[in-house]
Amino acid sequence: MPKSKDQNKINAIHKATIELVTKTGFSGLKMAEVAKKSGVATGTLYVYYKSKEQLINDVFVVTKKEVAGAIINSKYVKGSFNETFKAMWYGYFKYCLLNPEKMLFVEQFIYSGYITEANIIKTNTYFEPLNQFLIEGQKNDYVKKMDVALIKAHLQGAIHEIVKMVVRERVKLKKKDMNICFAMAWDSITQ
Amino acid sequence: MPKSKDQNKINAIHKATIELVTKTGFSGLKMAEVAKKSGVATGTLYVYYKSKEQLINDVFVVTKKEVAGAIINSKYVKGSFNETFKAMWYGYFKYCLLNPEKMLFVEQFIYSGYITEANIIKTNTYFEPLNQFLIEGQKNDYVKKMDVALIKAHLQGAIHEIVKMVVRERVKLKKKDMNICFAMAWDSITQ
DNA sequence: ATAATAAATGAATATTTATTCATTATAAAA
DNA sequence: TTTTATAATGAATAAATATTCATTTATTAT
Repeated sequence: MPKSKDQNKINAIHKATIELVTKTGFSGLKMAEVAKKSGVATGTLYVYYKSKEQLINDVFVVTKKEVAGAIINSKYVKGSFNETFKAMWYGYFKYCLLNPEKMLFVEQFIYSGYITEANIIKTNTYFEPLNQFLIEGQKNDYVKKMDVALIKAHLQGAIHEIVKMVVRERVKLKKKDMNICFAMAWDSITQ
Repeated sequence: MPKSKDQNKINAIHKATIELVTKTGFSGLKMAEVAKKSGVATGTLYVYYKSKEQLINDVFVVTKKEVAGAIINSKYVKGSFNETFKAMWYGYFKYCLLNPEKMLFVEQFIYSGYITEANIIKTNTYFEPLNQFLIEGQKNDYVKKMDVALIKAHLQGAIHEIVKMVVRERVKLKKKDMNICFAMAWDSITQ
């Protein structure tokens, strides 16, 4: 590993990795392709990372933190339950629309053999504030009374699938469409 | 290919393929592992299939039809809009709970390089009855007015993610939980 | 400007894995 | 039963791909 990491180079490698994994899956990722796409030599990848597995894990940790941030940051919009929820939902939805590869990368990782138990736990930690927010909403009778993990799964699954469809079919979502998507999310969790 | 296909053998191969792809992705699928898991020799796989790619595609076509059937069959429960929708939703949800590997296999396929344009179109055809049902629901002011593709994505994404969570965390869903999950789905699409 | 150090390179090698095919086992026909 | 045809086998081969390392290029210090 170089003493002073060239952040531009690292960013290029991360970007290439994410884009290629999104297309081909983890086992399909070829180091030669990552190298070509990020504009370095294959050998250079091994200057920065011990192995393909190490590369993938590094990219995961960085990306997962960013993705989680897209939701959690919005929590600190103070307002009514509805306003805060709306800020979080839109925060995440728009993030996914802008960064579908990152969304897909993180999603895939959880079902790949690559993820470690430690990383699963760390990952869950990121979402603790969201759990608290939903539990608070249940106490105040806004939110349906059930395991918040199921609520989160419902919300996340719906957003991801919509974004995947939009990206796959190259549809342009209008503001009105997004509002109805939000209404679906809101109506689904409230009682 | 043997003249009289040994259906037991084919089933074993399909089952092994689905389970392994679910764990390792398409590129991660190893013919030697499929062989071992299905109790045949590697060479035998090439008696039945021209290549790994052919094997995967064959498994996809059979599995996708079965998965689509899990939703569509329930449409012919005649009743109110709510009753029919409930039958379809539970039909698909329960199918996914019982066959998470098949659900995951089909889901992954759509984002793998393996799918062909022809298969995408064929796939969409399977769901035409569901489209019609939702459009009818919109005409009668039951269902939110938006592109039904978005509604389907929302419903499917939510179901898949919940099932994935349940399987991942080995939770046992109680009847009450399932009812609330259905309520989330119903509330999300109705206006 | 020169030397010393660090980083990058990519062709060569090692490893992994799909595919083949000569051989063996099984089933069907005579 | 013997012959013929069909199916299955798995070790050997070919192809694909991760990793190494001797060499080159760039950067920093004197």
